[in-house]
Amino acid sequence: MHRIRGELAPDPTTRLAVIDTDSGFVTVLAKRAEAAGWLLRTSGGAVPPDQLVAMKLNALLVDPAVLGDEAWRYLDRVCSLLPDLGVVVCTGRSTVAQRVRGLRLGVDDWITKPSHPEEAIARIEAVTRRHRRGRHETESSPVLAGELEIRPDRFQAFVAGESLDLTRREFELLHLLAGTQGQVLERETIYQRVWGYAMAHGDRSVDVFIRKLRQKLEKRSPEWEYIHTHFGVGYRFDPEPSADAVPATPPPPTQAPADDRGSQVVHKSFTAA
Amino acid sequence: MHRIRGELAPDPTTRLAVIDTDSGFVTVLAKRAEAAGWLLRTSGGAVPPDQLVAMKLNALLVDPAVLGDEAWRYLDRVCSLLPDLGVVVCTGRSTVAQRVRGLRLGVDDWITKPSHPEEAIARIEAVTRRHRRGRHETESSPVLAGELEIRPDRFQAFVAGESLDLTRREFELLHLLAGTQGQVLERETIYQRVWGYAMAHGDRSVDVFIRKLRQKLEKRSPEWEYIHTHFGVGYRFDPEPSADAVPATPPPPTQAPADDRGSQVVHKSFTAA
DNA sequence: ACACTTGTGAAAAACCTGTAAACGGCGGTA
DNA sequence: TACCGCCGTTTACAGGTTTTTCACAAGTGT
Repeated sequence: MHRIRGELAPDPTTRLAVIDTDSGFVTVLAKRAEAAGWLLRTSGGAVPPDQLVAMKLNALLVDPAVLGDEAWRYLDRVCSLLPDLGVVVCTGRSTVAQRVRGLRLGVDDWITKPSHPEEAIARIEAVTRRHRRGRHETESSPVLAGELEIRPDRFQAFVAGESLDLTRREFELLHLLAGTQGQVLERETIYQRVWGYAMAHGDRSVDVFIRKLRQKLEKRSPEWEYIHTHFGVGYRFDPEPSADAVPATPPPPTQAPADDRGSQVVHKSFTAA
Repeated sequence: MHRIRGELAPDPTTRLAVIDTDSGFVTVLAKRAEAAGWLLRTSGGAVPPDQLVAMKLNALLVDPAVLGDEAWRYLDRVCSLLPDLGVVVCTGRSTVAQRVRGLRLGVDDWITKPSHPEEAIARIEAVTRRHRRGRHETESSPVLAGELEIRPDRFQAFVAGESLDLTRREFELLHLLAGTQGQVLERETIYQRVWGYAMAHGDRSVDVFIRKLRQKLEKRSPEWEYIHTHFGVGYRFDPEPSADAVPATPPPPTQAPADDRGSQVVHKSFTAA
């Protein structure tokens, strides 16, 4: 059996915003971006930095021409407010001095129109790649689901501070599921994304791990059901209080102490990664 | 965390290597680099990747023309071996396809001659900007952890004034771990950040150094456990008094809950002594 | 009832980690 | 130059853990 360390293409969804009015260019770009599985948002004018923050962008492609006089100030503000954002300027003609000024300001790359969309994409990729490396916090924000707290920084899940003792695979499976709450995932998809390569026909690994996960979830969080089976399709993660909960105990109030932080219920509206 | 934008003055740390035969260009570049306080090393031909490692470079500027047929292979090797190195290609003429190929390979920027040295410098700066950002924080201030005192200014750690006699690698490993307390770090990450380049498959150096560290920690601070193993993942630094310590206060077994801050659960399987 | 799917438990195979010891380069010293 | 000690790297192996595989029970939909 072989082991593939470097993942193939589980692109953690690159989020790109484009500020440009050149509809032709933008259209082609959008097509390539879609093909790459990126999330794209375009705008014909300046987008306030706080909106950019809210979008959780990885990269921004901007033509300063559409910004008018405010261009430099805008670039400056964006670059200093969002140091983790990859900023690529794409402009008609420009002087060396302008480019140097931009780059010094915090712009990561500066390309010139007419530019081949493929190259623009590649450069955006290069810029985001570098940024991801720079801040080596790999997706470390905790995810809450039911009584669960999933902590990527520890490769572990907790209920009220108690670890579930997940193995690595179990954790990754849970993390994937929790990240696509509410969606039904086919086995092939799950396998592809957790194991990193295609599932062989007849492989039951996913089922087995689902069972292990359910066991460990049940052990620490018996009142909740997290993983639902969709016959003939796959599995769906959706935390809900179990129907048979509280057989001898009065309903909700006198539940678990819930003393410490952490055990919060989160709605499905929680944004998937 | 403050950001360092296009600083010119306080930058004695940028190390740049240039692989190019265009003496005119190189000369001008050298002048600018010197003015910026960079350390520069130039070469007329390919420099073996392990030499690049030894140089502790921040950035590499290379004209693939001087590499001949090996150019792509070379770029590939360098980029995958040194993911943290900023690589800028500077070439005569090139096609979009070539640039895209290079950028995909891991090259960070691709500029075309004739190029204004000022712009080249600015682009190299832009490429190296990210990586230094997080690194300055704990550089020289002592870190306290458990009974440990980690002093970067001496490349040494102490317990009650007694040195642990760490070698350089041991110290750097410890320093890295202590700087990311609570987080689980994968071996690849550790290797990448302590050794400075990508870990070869099957390399056990990290494990061996962890053992040496544990030995020395145990010797000077037997009552504490610092490094926890996460099976299949890596290691986590988190100082805690060892379970079998405390000769004067035997913990009553009838007490189920751990009174102290709860999220510190350690798997018995990991602490196996 | 039939043809498939999914859940389960246990055994086999693959994989990881701790540990110790050998190896090899480097710098200092006689 | 030859010798020696210090360090970092590599290798080998034992002892555990985890992952995969299997056979069968149980469940689902037509």
